[in-house]
Amino acid sequence: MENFKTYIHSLTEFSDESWKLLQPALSEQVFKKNEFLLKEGTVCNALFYIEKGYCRSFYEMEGEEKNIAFFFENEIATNIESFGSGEKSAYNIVACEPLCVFSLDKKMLYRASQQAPEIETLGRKCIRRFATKQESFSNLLKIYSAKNRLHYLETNYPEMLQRVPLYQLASFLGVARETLSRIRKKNQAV
Amino acid sequence: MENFKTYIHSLTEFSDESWKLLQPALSEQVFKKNEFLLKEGTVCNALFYIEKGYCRSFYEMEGEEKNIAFFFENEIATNIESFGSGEKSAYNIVACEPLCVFSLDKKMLYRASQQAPEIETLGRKCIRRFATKQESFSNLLKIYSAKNRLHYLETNYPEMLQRVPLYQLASFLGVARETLSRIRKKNQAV
DNA sequence: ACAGGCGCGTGATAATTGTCACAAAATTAA
DNA sequence: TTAATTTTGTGACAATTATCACGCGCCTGT
Repeated sequence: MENFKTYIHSLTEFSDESWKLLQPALSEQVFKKNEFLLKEGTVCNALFYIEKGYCRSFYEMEGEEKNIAFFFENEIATNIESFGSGEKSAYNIVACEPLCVFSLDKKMLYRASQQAPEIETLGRKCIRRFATKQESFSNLLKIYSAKNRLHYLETNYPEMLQRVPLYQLASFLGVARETLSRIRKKNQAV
Repeated sequence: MENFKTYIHSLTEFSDESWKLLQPALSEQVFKKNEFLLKEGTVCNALFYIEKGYCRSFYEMEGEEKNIAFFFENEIATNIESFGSGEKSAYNIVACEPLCVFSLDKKMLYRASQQAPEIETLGRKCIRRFATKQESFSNLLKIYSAKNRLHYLETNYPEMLQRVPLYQLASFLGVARETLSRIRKKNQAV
């Protein structure tokens, strides 16, 4: 819980009063490896602050899983589109390790927002930070070659390379598993 | 101005009172073709609601322009990262046609937000919509092949294909200009 | 201990894409 | 209208990547 408090304070001013008002929206949840936080076709009603472990979001297309994001400790995982619009999610979010999160329920969060402007601000900043991360990954794919994408991750998100299996990283980077394996080999040589 | 009002109402409840309070943050701006809304290395201090025309954001890398997004009428253009954090933008935004926007100044917007919760909510929803669009485009690159990316744009964003020159679309889709030209040719045959 | 599955590496070959060069078409400016 | 510039198309070839097939090492559960 302390981590989460620190996370909030890193985003915005937050009084003890606001913290109290936020409590009804907040609940601790535990997921086993491969358990779903969000299933395709259901509505995303929560922001998941990740306390321990990590998870990934992925589409299922023609029997294949296409990974679109990985979320680690001290990050928010959610489907921003579904959460915002109330429409069904087009993809899944699943725990990759035993996962401990603090879940912020949408309805309760909105209620709390109306009681304290700081909570509304918190919500906005959570979303902004989420969006910023999305954007930078989006650009990664546009401006770099497969080789350079891996290099970018190595320097900016080394944790990701250590924790995410290669075959899952591959679809995230938009290349075949074998290709990524070969790129990695070449890079080691240098 | 009416379009902008409609846009706001499509996002959130918004009283005449809030609209009045928003005015100081709001200014109409006109850009010529190829004029910059945001230059690499400067801070993004505004949200640009596009009234007429369109613009694009792009990185400049090794003398080449890498397009990362296109923004059309009734959309918000901005650098969400720079706007949020106050840090320098890593990329440019430039008008692709004569452009008319309503600019929302950051400082004034924050001031207005403190006076009316509806404005804070508006800001949050603007950012959310922006993030949603970013995310869907980000996923586009991960889950589709170059061929299918074009097809996706054809069905979901036909306007983009009509208005954006092919050589600019190419870097946005992450392929060479010549490749896109050939893909397009093949698709016509079918 | 051992069977089965998972994650990774690698060879061979096909398919796709990038690069360079040049020309045609379309648009804009003079 | 003409000239200049921009945008697009295309051929040839190189480079990169995907796909298929297979084997190896390492967990994990029984």
